This record gives sequence, structure tokens and C-alpha cells, in this order.
Amino acid sequence: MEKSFSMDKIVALCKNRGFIFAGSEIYGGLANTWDYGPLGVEFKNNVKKAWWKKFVQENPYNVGMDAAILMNPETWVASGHVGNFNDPLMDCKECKARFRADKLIENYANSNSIEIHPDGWSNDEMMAYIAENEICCPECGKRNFTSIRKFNMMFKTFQGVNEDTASELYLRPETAQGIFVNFKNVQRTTRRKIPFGIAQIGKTFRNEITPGNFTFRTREFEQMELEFFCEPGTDLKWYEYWKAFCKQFLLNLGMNPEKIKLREHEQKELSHYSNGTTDVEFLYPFGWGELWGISSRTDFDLKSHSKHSGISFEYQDPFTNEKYVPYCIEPSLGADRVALAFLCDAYDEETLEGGDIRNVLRLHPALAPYKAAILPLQKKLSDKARDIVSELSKYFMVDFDETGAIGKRYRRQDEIGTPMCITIDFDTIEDGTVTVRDRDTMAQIRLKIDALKSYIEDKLEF
RNA sequence: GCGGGUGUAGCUCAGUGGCAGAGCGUCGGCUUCCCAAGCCGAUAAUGUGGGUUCGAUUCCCAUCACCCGCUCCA
Repeated sequence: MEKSFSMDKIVALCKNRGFIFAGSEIYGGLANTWDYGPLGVEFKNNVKKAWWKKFVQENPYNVGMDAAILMNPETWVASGHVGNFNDPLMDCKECKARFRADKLIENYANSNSIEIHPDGWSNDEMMAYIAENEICCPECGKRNFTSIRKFNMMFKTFQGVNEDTASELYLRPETAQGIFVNFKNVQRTTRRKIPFGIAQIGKTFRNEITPGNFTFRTREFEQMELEFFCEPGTDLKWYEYWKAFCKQFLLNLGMNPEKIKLREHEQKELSHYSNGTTDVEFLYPFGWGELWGISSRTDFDLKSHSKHSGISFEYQDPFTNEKYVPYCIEPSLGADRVALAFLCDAYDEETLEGGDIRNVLRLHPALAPYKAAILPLQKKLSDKARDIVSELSKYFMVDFDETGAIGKRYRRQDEIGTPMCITIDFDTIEDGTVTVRDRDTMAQIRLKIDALKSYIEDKLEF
């Protein structure tokens, strides 16, 4: 049986406990921006650390990098973002429905068996075509459209003092291109042989038409991307490899398998350069939502950078001396999205015998903001407790709480996902033992203070 | 972005064209000491900006944010 909770509860907990606050709140807010608070930043950092550990540190193939957010604008011409992220949108004034003008023309052409491809047309050309052919609104059948407005999903800014076209820059709409343009640098300096991958975590900006669902879709977000380069012909094998690897990553960190679904894109759904794409979807409170996009991208990216820059991205196989442009598998994950998924999955309300409700965040210890809370049974014991805090905080994020009854403090820690509560009592002074109380089972065991470090360490493994 | 709804302490909700109230929470004190006990005290709010008015939290306008539907993506 699967319990489900509304997103409101998650948002409330996040605000109440300092995970995530609404952005710029004192100035009336700024739509769809969210600030990670003291617990949120620990939690999200833990998510990123976990990913880095599995995809870089422990992985025999991959290395990491961190590219600049601002890139030469030519990058976005090569990547196709200047052309493809430029949707020509128009609204029907009658029924308020919104369409892409090029799709409208394509649909009209298809249903009338006309060979026509509006890609690359100007707004005026599309407007004229729609008027001439009396294309109607597919929703209401009327012909009363607004003019076309280009909606580029890239944020624009300016470099230097002059705000003219020549100094225009974009905030990157994905981290991937920073990897592609550095392919040769990384390959040369690490002396990697194909297959190998380059991983990166970083902020990305997309001027989405419809953000929403808390941190699920925002205009500023953090990506965790891997570009994995392999020999042509081995790409589909590696594609399957990374699909399984990504799913296992989520499972290892305790994500409920029933809330994970792999959805393979159908042929017609694929981008022209992709020979396979799979979405890892998660069952959020608002329904299934994409978490991880794993895409087999052939040599499209390196080839188009090669074409635009005039620089060869050919790799020479050291064994066969054959030259080829590597194929690429791209598992791309949203850090905020996966963090939200873990949060939603972890949230639980438990009804106890007395009838009261216990809120618990059942986060994997590796992801929990605090690994342990140090709780003196009485304030008289606070000094001893602080000694333990200063020792353990060399290795872990730990919390200290001396206010209120012990049960209340346990509940507070439950709600923020702290897996272990370490209680200091009068026996601690006598024999150096403490009570360790488990978040999920509420079971208590007695441990020596000296044994705490390795006990906590064991719990953090995944 | 379009249509509909909602904005009062940190949270959940009262209330009024003329001094803004409770519960929970938080903090302090007493008490208790291994699962939200009790008592005492403290804390803090009308989203923002205009307008009408002697006076607006209340009425009007705008704006911002949130919620519910329609279009995109990681």
C-alpha cells in the first residue's frame, strides 16, 4: 500500500524547517525562484555529492569538470539552441489557445499532402502563409490570431559596458556544451582512452513558459550531466548500461522502486540526432514527472562543433589507429528535481498508538542534512553533549538540541530526516555510553562514545 | 502567457469602515527526564503600491505571490 501526500505538505515542511524558502520573499517574491535554507543546502549538496561519488569518484570511466556559465555565443548556434529554442508562438484571440506557428503550418501541410517545411521561415513568412491559406485555429475553428512572438528559452545578458548586440551573451541553457567544447582538453590532459565520460554539475537557465510544481520546473536550475563518449557501434550497448546504472543509483539511495518508471521514447518522438532516449520518471504528488533523461546522441554534438569551429574532434584509436568522431550517451539529471523526488519519497506521516501523528522524513542517511542529533537528557548534561558534538562535527553534520522534553526533540529530528539521535544521560558520565535511537524503527541501542564515528559511517554507505 | 479562485503572526484559522483575537509553534523560567506532559511569562500579522474616506486590514484599482485548468522540458 502506497501512501501519497500533497505537495503542499512538502512545501510547508520545507518552509517550516528551513529546507526551501520562496525567493525574494520580502520584496513580494519572484515567481518560481526558490532559496535553499540551512537544511536544504546540506540536503542538496548531499544529493550532488552522492551523484559525484558514483559517477566520478568510484567510476573507472568518468572524470569531472566545471565549465563557465557564459560561453561564446557561437556555441549556441552550433548546439542548435539559437534556432531550435526559438519557438514562434501565436495565440488564438477567440479561444485563447496557444500554438507554435510552424507546427500549425506543418499540420496544415500534412493534412493537405503539401510538401513544405517552415523551419527557418521568418515570422512574416509564416504569418503570410497562415493568412493566405486561411489556416484556422484547431481548437475553435476561427481565424483570429495574434502576431507571432518569438519565445527564446535562453536568458540573454550583456558583457561589458555596452548593451548592444555585439556584446550579447546567453546564460547557458544546459551544461552539456561546456563539456563538448572541452572534449579535446579533457581527453588530452587525462590521457583517457575511449570509452570515457565527462561529468559536470552546474547551474542552467531556461526561460520556461510554464514553470511550477515547487522546485520541479524553475527557470534557474542545477543539472548533473554526464557526456559519455564511445566508439560508434558500441553506443547502444552503453546506452543500456547507463540506463541501468542511473536507475540503480536511485534505488541505492532508497528511492521506492514503485515510484520509478523508465519510459522509452518512440521513434517519432526522438530528436533527429538521437537513436534512443529514455526518461526516468518519478511519481511526484502531482503525477509522473521526468527526472532523468538518458539520450543516445550519436556524434551530433561533436560533429556540429567541429563544423562550426573548424576544429576536428576525431579520436584516433591507439590500438587500431582508426579515426572516428566518438558517439555520445548523455544521462542528464536535474539536481533540484531529483532532490525534490527524494524529499517527496521520504515524506511520511505515521499514526502512533496514542493517535498522534509523527512526521518523518525517511531520507537515506547519506542524503540527510544531519547525520545525527546530540541530545542531553537534561540541561545539566549539556557540557558533556557539546564535547561529543565538537568531536563528531569534525566528520559529519550533527545537530545539538537541549530544549524541551526528549520526545519532542526526537520528533523534531524525525521531521528533518536525521537518522540517528544520540542521547546523553547520567550513565554517559559514569561509563561513557550513550543511547542511539533509530529514526525509522525508534529502537534504541547503547553504544560507547568511541564507537559512534564508525557506527555513523557504516550507515552512510550506499 | 490565458481563464477561474485565494492573500490576516512562522503555521492553521477567527474578526472589524474606528484599540487585531485564538490554537499550534518558537524563546525564557519552574517542573519532568528516553518518544510532541504540565504551569508561568514572552514573541510576532492584515503581501506590495496607489485611490476613495476624517479614518481602509475591510470598499475600488494595479501589482506580486500562491492554488486549479490549457501549452513545454531536465
